[in-house]
Formats: sequence, C-alpha cells, structure tokens
Amino acid sequence: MRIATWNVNSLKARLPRVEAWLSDLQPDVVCLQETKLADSAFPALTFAALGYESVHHGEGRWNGVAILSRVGLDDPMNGFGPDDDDPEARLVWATCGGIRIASAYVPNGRSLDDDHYRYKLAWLAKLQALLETDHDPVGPLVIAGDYNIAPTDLDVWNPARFEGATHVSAPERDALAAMQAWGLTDSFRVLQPEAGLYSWWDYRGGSFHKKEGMRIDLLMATRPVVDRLTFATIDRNARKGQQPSDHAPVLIDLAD
DNA sequence: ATGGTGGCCCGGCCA
Repeated sequence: MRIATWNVNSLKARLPRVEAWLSDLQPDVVCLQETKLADSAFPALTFAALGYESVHHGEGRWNGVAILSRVGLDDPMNGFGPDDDDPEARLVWATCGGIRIASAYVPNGRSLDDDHYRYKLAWLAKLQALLETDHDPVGPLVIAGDYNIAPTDLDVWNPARFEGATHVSAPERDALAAMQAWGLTDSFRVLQPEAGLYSWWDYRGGSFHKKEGMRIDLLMATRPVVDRLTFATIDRNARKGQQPSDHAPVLIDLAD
C-alpha cells in the first residue's frame, strides 16, 4: 500500500501534473493540501475516472485539503469534528484500506510575533487534543500533510539562517514532539535518516536548483503503520519542469 | 538588495 502527501499549491493549476503523477507513481492513498478550491469545483469525477474515491474539504480561494483513495474511503470527517468552529479548511479525515488517514495543512506562522503564528500553535494544540480524546496510538493512523514545521535542523538547508524564524521554533517543534510522545512517528525518517532531503523549495531565486529547501511535508504514523514500512521517498522529479508546485510529494510504501 | 516567484484574481494577499 502506497500512501502519499502533496501540497499542490492550487489543484486547478496543478491538475494535469497531478493526473500524470497518479499514473506514474500509482499511489493507493493521496493526501492533497492547498487545493484552493470550493467543494463544488473539486474534480471528483476526474479522480473517479482514474479509480480514486475522494473527499474534499475546501473553502475556495485559500487552503483546501483532500484525500484520494483506491483502497476504499469510509467515514469522512471535516476539520476537528462536528463542534469545530475553525474557519479555515485545513484538515480532512477518512478510513482507507484499514488505516485512519488525515490530510492536514498546518497554518503557516509567517513570523514569531504574528497572529498567524499564535493561530498555528493553537491549531496544533487542537490536533493534539483530538488525538488524545478520539484516537488510540495502538490503532493504524497516519496524519499526513504540510506541517510547516522542519522537525530538526537536518531538515533545513541552512539552520543558521532560520534562527528566530517560523518553521523551526521551539514551540512548533515541541508540538511535533508532543505528537511523537503520544505515539506518532515521522515515518520517512525511519528509512531515510540523512541530511539534505527536502520536500519544499521557495519558487524564488532558484532555490530548488541550489538545493535550498526544507522538509516540512510529513507522514506521521502510529506503530502498526511504521511496522509495515518498506520504502519512503520524496519525488523530486515532481518539483521539476513546467508549472511545478513548490512542494514535492512524499510517499511511503507499506507491506500488506 | 527587506528583494525574489507564483498562486489566487485583477490590487493586494498569501506562501
């Protein structure tokens, strides 16, 4: 079973590349972020024709998350649940192939003194609370998405340049550490421990070609999933060529 | 160099 996460930075702009990528990589489950679509504009029929069921939680101009699955898609849920009042479409859930899956687009904090940074930390705290009340680390669970957090300095091209910046601050990394203490593992790192492996590169200044990126797209998985890991990679090819997203897809393979 | 590129949709916001 192949599970992928990809911040596509507008599914409308990226649909031809996403279709070709599905055909090439043959993922079973795909978590998409930043679709930037209303639910009414989500191309569910296009994905159905390729063999994928889907669920989308969108708001239109910004954000928007989806899950595609060709191994079943049950019990979809938007956001943090029925009592959720979060105004932004950043989280969607479904059960696919026996695994509870979330596609998450964690807010970008912008800077440490910004309201968006406080919103990011509050959003992560809500996710942690939901884990503790509604989930069990003994069960198969993957929370995949754009975390907008580089877990360690190995995940940043130049840590010195990010001192005092968002994506690397202690409170953000502490939030990720809390998820890990609860029972989620950064699955990619189980099989790919080396430095210099990034999933996002700024469009500006030729960052991709200069290898100036960050690894901020993660598949956080519970033990029953980690025990099945056979392969993990970042598909850098998807960041090349015409009209790429600024993020590359990250994928893991699980033994049956 | 406080820029730059690319998405939204058409002036400015967001990443």
